[in-house]
Amino acid sequence: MNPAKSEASVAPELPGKPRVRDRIFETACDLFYRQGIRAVGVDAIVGEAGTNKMSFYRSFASKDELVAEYLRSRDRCFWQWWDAVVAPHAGNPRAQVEAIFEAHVNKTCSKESRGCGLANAAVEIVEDEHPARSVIVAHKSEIRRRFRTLAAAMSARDPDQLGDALMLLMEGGYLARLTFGQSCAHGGPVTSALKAARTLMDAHQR
Amino acid sequence: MNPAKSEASVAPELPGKPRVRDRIFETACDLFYRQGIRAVGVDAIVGEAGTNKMSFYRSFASKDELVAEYLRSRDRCFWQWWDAVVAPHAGNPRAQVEAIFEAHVNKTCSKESRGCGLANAAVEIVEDEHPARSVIVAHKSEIRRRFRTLAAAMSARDPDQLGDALMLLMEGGYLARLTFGQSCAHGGPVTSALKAARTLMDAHQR
DNA sequence: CAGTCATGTTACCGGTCGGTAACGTATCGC
DNA sequence: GCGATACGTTACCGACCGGTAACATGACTG
Repeated sequence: MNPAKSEASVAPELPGKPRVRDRIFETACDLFYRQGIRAVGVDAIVGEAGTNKMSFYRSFASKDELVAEYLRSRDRCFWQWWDAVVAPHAGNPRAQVEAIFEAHVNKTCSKESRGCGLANAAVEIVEDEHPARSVIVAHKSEIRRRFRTLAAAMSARDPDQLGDALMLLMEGGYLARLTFGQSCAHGGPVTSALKAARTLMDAHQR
Repeated sequence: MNPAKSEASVAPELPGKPRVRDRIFETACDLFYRQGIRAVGVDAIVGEAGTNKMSFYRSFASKDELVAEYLRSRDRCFWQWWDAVVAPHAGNPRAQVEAIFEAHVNKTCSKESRGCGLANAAVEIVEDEHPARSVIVAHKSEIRRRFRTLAAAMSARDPDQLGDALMLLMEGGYLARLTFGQSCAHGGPVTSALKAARTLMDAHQR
């Protein structure tokens, strides 16, 4: 089960995983995010990755499982991004929230953005038993928890209420990006998120 | 199975359209909203509607065109709902927004809700030339316009900013409903939308 | 009665869906 | 050289995708 023990022989690449699986996975992540999960078939993935279906099913149990892994990957990247944005303002929760929203607006209005991959998956996937569902609710629950924690740390009058409101603003931006396209950049509705967050925090701190 | 035998002789319905087209259309709307657009095939629609594919393509040019019509229908229903909610508070824009958000929270947290069908379509449909896209952006643009108009009518300090913020709150609720399921009802994030809207309006009216 | 119109029936098209079986081969450490 | 591991190739499965052709039926209408 563990092929990587003494790989120091040649080691032209990363230790751990060979090549094909990663190529498939990264291609799949890219396609899933840009075109949607249902819209991208296994054939399209392996075609783009320059391999074949057998190699796919040697690396992944099923497409559904790959989708779940895709979302786990986006979840990790998201929190990496969050922590990096928040770090410079340690100890200042209000500044942290402002930094998050500023970065969120920039990211969401960028040309390549297709909103939140996790949220999009929540729209596309209806089945309760789909392995991706738990990933989605865990991700969004953690976002909620962090916003509430931040709100509490800034001594908001009603931290849970403020935290939820901030979350709604953020999620709303994702949808607005998809409905309005990139026109959300120049004075589009997404750009209002930061100011709205400030206004809400002001009101809860007064 | 077919009770419409006697009433057909009296013609109690519209003289224009017979029956099959409407049956197909209503079935399609129901399935599209509950399961998603890509997840529902033409076969599933005609099967559920108790008819066949030929009758489908005699009534609709293509599935894409049906999807566009489905969204136009939801658009009409939405504004019907909006106008009904707003009507009792004519001349009082602030009360109108509050009524909208109260009704929105109730509707979105209900058991059958799957968020906003238009927004979900924006997630599922990537192609720019899809006949549904224009319906989606028209719908969301009008929501934005109305919120901004309402904000201006209540003499908000920055009406465009407030209007956009209200829109983001609303859209965020749709996504939260999908990610958290019906648990958004009891103290879930969606329920915070009304209070957040009030807080924002307070701040802009002070 | 004849004609028309809406609807149903059956079969079909090429293509794609997720997924699998069987087999071939290149590279590797031992 | 040996076996193991990783990857590629070809072919296939049943099901479904959106969409069409040809034809039959039944009812309402002139």
